[in-house]
Amino acid sequence: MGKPPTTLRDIAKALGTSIGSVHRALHDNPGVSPLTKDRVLQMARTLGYRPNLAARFLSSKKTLRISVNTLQGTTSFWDEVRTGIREAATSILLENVEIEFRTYPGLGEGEEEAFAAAIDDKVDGIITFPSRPQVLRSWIRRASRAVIPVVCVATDAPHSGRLGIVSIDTLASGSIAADLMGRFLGSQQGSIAITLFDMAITEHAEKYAAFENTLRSFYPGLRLLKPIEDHDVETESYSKCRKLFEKYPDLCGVYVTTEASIPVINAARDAKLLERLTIITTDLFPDLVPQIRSGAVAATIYQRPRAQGEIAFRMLHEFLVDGASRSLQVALAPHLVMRGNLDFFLQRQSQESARENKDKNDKKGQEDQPQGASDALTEDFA
Amino acid sequence: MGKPPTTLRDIAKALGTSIGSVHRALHDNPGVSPLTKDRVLQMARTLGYRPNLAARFLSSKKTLRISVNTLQGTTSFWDEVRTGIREAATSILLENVEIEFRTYPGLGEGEEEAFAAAIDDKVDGIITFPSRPQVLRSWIRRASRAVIPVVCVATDAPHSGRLGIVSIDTLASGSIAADLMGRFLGSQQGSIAITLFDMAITEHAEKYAAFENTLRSFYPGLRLLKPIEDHDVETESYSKCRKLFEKYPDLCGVYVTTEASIPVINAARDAKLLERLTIITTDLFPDLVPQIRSGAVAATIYQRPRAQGEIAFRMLHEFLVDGASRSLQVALAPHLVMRGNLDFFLQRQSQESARENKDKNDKKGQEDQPQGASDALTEDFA
DNA sequence: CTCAGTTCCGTTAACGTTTACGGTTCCGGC
DNA sequence: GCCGGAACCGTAAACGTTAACGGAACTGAG
Repeated sequence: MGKPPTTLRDIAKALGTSIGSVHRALHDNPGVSPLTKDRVLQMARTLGYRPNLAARFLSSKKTLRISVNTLQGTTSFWDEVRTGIREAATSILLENVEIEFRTYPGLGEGEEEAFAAAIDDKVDGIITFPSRPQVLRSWIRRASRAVIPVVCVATDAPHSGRLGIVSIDTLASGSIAADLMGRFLGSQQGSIAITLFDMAITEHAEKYAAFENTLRSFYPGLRLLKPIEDHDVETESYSKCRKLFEKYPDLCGVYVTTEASIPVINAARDAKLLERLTIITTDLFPDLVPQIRSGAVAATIYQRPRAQGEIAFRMLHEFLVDGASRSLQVALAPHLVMRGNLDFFLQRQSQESARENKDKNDKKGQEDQPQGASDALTEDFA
Repeated sequence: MGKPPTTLRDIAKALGTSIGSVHRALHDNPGVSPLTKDRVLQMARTLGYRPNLAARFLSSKKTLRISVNTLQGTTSFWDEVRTGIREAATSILLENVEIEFRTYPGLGEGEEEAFAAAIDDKVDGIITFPSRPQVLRSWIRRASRAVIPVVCVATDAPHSGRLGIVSIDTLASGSIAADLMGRFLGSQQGSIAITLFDMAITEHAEKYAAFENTLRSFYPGLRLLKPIEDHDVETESYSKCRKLFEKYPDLCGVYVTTEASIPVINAARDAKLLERLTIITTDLFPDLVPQIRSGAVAATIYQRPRAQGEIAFRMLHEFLVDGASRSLQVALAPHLVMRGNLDFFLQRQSQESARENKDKNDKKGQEDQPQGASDALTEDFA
């Protein structure tokens, strides 16, 4: 139990060498012979040396700089991600982290430039949303070569050498959507449509597969149509939906896996189908709220942007500080939002932004002593 | 931006006094005159002093001891809570925390003794599940008087002076259950039953209210019956259900808010009602799995025990270290588990326990250097 | 006045790591 | 033999806080 932890000095004493050499050996700094380096490494292992982070932080004054490359807030999704990151950063005990936000205007626009800027700036780590994974791949490789770990949020960049990835579990999302769809439709039979950004994105293909699989296993009366790819273009989404609605009169449900749910709803309304369709969407943003409240959208699958941001930050930070993270692939369970619990999520968001503002106005004068209770209410932390 | 933070020495110099006095003043230790104490406090505020935690941890070698008082694992719920706490504790950078688990065998059995033991042992903080809130209230008060902060998990102990509470949001749980029930039943009309532990428990009363409210607002064709109180006694649950089933032949749905879902299912099966009933349960444990897979249970509301543990720990730790937590009431959004995404949750749990075992077997010999990638897969962190 | 006791305050040694600086020693080249 | 440089190594000063010690100033009792 309460053994005093071994220190550099312990290793040095055990080896009859000096604390400086031990330090150099452990960090493979130059100026230490291969022999003593081996002996130090060996001894460190047998003594079970673990560096004292407090001492390390105290001594070395350098602060970690991490770059957060994300899309500008088309919806609130990326704002929430950034908030999560900020939150996680301030809740770190030893605040030696500095976050630089680099946002780019559109899918694929300015993404590479932001990444290049981060590398040039020699940040210690990068959190990024690879809107075009195949394009970003070589950039991530480049970062790896510069020993800059990269964590992807929301979308993976496979085979890029990225350190880690945090996203919503696609299997869980697609499956629960299918299961809900089937249950909602009861004994109804007919076709189901699904819209997604592009089958080339791993996450979307997986969601489609999971949806298809669950639907087929449990609800054989429902027939899944070929996916509609909207490429995040509203007009494309709208017109493709209109065409689809005409072509399949037995359509009874739509699952929108992207944020482009509004054009789908509009198309359904214009085709006078809104009543007959069971619509399940993705994410939660202001325009969607009335649609959920009115029942036009039966349920939406919330991708927990804030939690994604928090966890991405923790993952990166843990790696930078400890040298290793415990989990480098995090797949979050999505939340389900319906009329009934909609208020819970809205309240959470508004409350969050309220606290943000309060923080900004605070004169950041802080006292050392306990300050009694704070007045926080409810919060969905993660 | 990059102003060097103010230190004790800065305050001392600015005041022409010594670092020792400043320290005493800030911690209202004896041995400092009221005058200088005021001046120090004033100056600390104007200079925006924030203590350097790294230096603090390095200097004072004392480790925080926190007691975790929970129910023995009747189901896996409390095991998961404890796992969450352990996880959060080890992911803290400066590992100066020592956790003492005190488990008691049953609801109300040994609960007070465990609490008393924790206080006698002079722990620095307590995380507890108040199975009998009204009984524990005075104990929590006593802890407060001994300046031991207490965080409640899963169930609140109102008006007890506890530091904080983390639980599942009852409104979100009850509402989503009602909303699902309504959607699942489609155009069906009939009565809905709800079982709970005891209306005297705040959380359960709230869940009931939320369920009732959502059902009434959106699904007026469904009639909610008076709640069945099972007091966590299986036979009580079973017999009450059987009686209920006979009395209300138009029953079409049951919402089980407690873990005692198996007797309800058995009662339904024995009454030959299983096919006709839409059952929504709470939590996820081995016995429930086949029921979900077979479709007997339409959905279950997962209360995220691991996340509750993690957050409770973070809350307490932040308070002990910082003197204040940012949020003292955390209400988590529940997860929804159905046939489709069941595997996701099962996989998560098994994986978790696999890692636990691996950790135990590790010879905790650790290296300072980065160690490349770990092989973690998916994880629902929180 | 002296002495003990108090109250306040300054000084200083830790804590474990990083980093810079000064010593060795050893080598090849003049 | 001396010098320059390299390669290795020890020492010591930071980093900001805590905690213990000792001294000064002041009290009141003898």
